[in-house]
Amino acid sequence: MSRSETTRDRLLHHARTLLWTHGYSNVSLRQIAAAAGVDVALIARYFGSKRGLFEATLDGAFDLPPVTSETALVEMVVALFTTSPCGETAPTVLQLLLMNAHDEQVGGVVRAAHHTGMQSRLDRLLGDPRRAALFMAAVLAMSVAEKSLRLPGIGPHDTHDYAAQLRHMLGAALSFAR
Amino acid sequence: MSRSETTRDRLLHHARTLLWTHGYSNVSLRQIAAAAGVDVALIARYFGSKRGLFEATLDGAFDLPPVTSETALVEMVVALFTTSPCGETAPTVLQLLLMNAHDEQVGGVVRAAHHTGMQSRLDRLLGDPRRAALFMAAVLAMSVAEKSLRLPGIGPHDTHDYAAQLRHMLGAALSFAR
DNA sequence: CGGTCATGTCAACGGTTGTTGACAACATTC
DNA sequence: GAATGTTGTCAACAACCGTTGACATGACCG
Repeated sequence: MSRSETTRDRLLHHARTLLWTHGYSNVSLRQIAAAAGVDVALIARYFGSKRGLFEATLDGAFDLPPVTSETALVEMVVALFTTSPCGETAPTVLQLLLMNAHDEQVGGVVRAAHHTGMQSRLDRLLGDPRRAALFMAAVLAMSVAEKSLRLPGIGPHDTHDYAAQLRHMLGAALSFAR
Repeated sequence: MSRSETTRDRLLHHARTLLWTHGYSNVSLRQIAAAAGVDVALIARYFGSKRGLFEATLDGAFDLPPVTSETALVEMVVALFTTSPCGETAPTVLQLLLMNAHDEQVGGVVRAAHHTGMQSRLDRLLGDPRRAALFMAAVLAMSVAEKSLRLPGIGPHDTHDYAAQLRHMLGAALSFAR
């Protein structure tokens, strides 16, 4: 690994953390550079522009772990919710979607990446695009209720009950037009 | 009505339209003032600050039409989705929530207004805060899937199927822990 | 007519943003 | 050891932001 690639990766890591959790428009390049401990101008050198940096964070983000059955799919999503993948405050793909899918500057590329990387596979796995859309809607619903709206009745406060709520909503989505 | 109140209302109208649809941080006071056809400084005079203007748009926004039965509640929400209240491109309360609930500057007041104005009534009507939270999550799910993620399988393209999807998800949320 | 208050405009402020080009420090290669 | 290319810093840019105070315009009232 060349000398520059380590700082490039560090830059990419902090960009993911900040841009995914707070949203594209709410994070400045100077914040990212400061988090990575380098100068702002390095971002322009490595990624061309802010948009280029953001698009670099999308690379392979929506790759779905291979599952074949619907029950395995539900359990995978439940695990994705109730356990943080990197163990700490690292944002998940759902955060990325919630914070950036409706952005006017980068919403298009986010939706495109999600569609080709994740939604199309859901379509194939679940058979019906409407069922796949409803399933994705249910997944996002729990995420937006917890992370964005912060409803008191939802969240990992009671992990057992939380998983039950998740399975309930996901199963409901899958039971549509089966 | 005094002379100033008409322009104050016009300012408030355009502020609602822009801030609710694009999000607090993505709209400048100059855009709002330009849409209303007045100078930027007038906003400071009438509303004090940008935050004051935004809070003024929240006044009574989450007032829930009075319903007593759960089936009536579902039908009201379905109507809220499938027919636009003002007939045109006017944003709904759901747009307001989706675009601003996670904002770092005004997310707090948005969530507070939603809680006191809408969620507490849902809690009372549905009996269980968890059921109410799940119901609200289902409502937001359909909205985020359509407006934010723009999933091909969800949306008012096929109005009949759309209402069926809505009733399915809302009913599923209500069937939790009954 | 003259004074007073509401209504609105104009210009400027300090701050932040993304982006750019010139320059320094370092490693590599001849 | 000198030349070359990489890696990184610094300063500045034009544009935009929310906010402020001074000033023009008009209505209203004595």
